[in-house]
Amino acid sequence: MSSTVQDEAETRPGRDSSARRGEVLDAVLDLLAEGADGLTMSAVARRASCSKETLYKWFGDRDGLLTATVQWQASKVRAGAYENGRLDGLALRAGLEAYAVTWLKVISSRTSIALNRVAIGHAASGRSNLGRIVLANGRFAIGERLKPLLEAARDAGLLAFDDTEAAFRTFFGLVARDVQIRLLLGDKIRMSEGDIAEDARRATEQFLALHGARKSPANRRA
Amino acid sequence: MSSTVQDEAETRPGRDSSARRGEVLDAVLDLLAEGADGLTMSAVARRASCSKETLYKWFGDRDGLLTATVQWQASKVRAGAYENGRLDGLALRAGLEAYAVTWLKVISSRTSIALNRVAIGHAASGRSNLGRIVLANGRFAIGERLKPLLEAARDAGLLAFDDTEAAFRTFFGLVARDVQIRLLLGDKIRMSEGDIAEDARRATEQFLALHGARKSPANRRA
DNA sequence: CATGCGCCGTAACGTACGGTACGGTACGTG
DNA sequence: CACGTACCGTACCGTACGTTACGGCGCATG
Repeated sequence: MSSTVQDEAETRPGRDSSARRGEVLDAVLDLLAEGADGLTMSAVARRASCSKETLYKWFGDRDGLLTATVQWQASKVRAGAYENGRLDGLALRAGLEAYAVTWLKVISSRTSIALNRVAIGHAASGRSNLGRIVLANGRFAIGERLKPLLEAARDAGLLAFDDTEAAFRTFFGLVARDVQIRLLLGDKIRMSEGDIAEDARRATEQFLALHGARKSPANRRA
Repeated sequence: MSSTVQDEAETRPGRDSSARRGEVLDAVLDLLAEGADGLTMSAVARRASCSKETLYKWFGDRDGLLTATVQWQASKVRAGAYENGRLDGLALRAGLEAYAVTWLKVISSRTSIALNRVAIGHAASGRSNLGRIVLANGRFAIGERLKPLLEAARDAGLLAFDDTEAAFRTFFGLVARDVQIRLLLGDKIRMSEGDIAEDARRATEQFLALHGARKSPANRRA
């Protein structure tokens, strides 16, 4: 809904409005991390040292601002896709653990928690598709990035499963468990670097126990 | 915060105010299931055919009403704890599947989704402990109800694990996977009776593959 | 029958916030 | 230098909603 205005700003290459735009969206992320109740248009304008008029000119309305913020944050997170080289058991394990670590770091970050909370609030109100955008850039994005690794491992005879999507969902469940819902509901849970590494290791090991093709013929369907 | 008023109402046994209270809270649940944006104090009063004055007298404020609603809903859900008889592999499998089915039904119900959404919204605002109450009656309640079964199965030599809590969290992850977060974010996902039964069966099988003591010595730590 | 209490329905109040309008300023362009 | 453009800061408007106040009714009690 704010795309027109954005494009118009982008097509004016002489100015650094693109960078300014990022500053504004960073201000939104800051405010969000400090508690979603503080996220008013006036607060954003104050924090970003811009006028409300500019906010509405650039983003259309509040939902447009939030949508742009979600996409802005997603554009920062995109990291490491699987690049296929030779794949052995160790590389597979390392790849899975790396994905698990990345995902756990994301869902336990203040920013992600705050963003998911507002998106959930919007999903409750039916209006706008913020929830869909968050899903597309979170859960589904990581799924699409992990699947190539899973399928390459299956081709290499390291994993056994029928349905890639189902296999990914199993891995997802083993990694995230109850962490995300507890964090969203305000449970104080630490998630230090060490906890994340340990969780990633455990989840990977469990996933390999279920779907690893190594000497274990007990991997039934997905 | 509204408990004083509630107790006062309860101590007046001559009236059916207790039943009336339930009607009011059911009205809140109805409204909630129709979309969280419709949940205003006026709407509740209209739906429940009571005055706003009564709402505030009984529940103190909006948060008190929401808190009472969460507890009211929780009091309806409490179902089937494990009752120990002789436990063999079949009974264990049946018990785990039953828990999985119950939990999947809960998290995919419109009521639970709506309640979790408002609780998450409150957790974002820092105020009140709605999130804690939802967690206590949801995630933690089912954990405490499942643990006796897990430990009885371990005592019977059917399961192997070190940490009961960790074992439960693994089961939780295998059952819920990405379902709850997707539903909260507004993803249209069906979850028919058949899907739920199939998910429960799969999760149970995977859990037994990881922690079953039957002829599988590959169950490392929790 | 008179009294009082609890509750319904509704009007009213205060505030918070999304959205708009406007004056003032800096800057790039003719 | 005159002009237009983009933007900041702020005042303003309308509305939604939580909360309170009030008039009227039904009912239970003495």
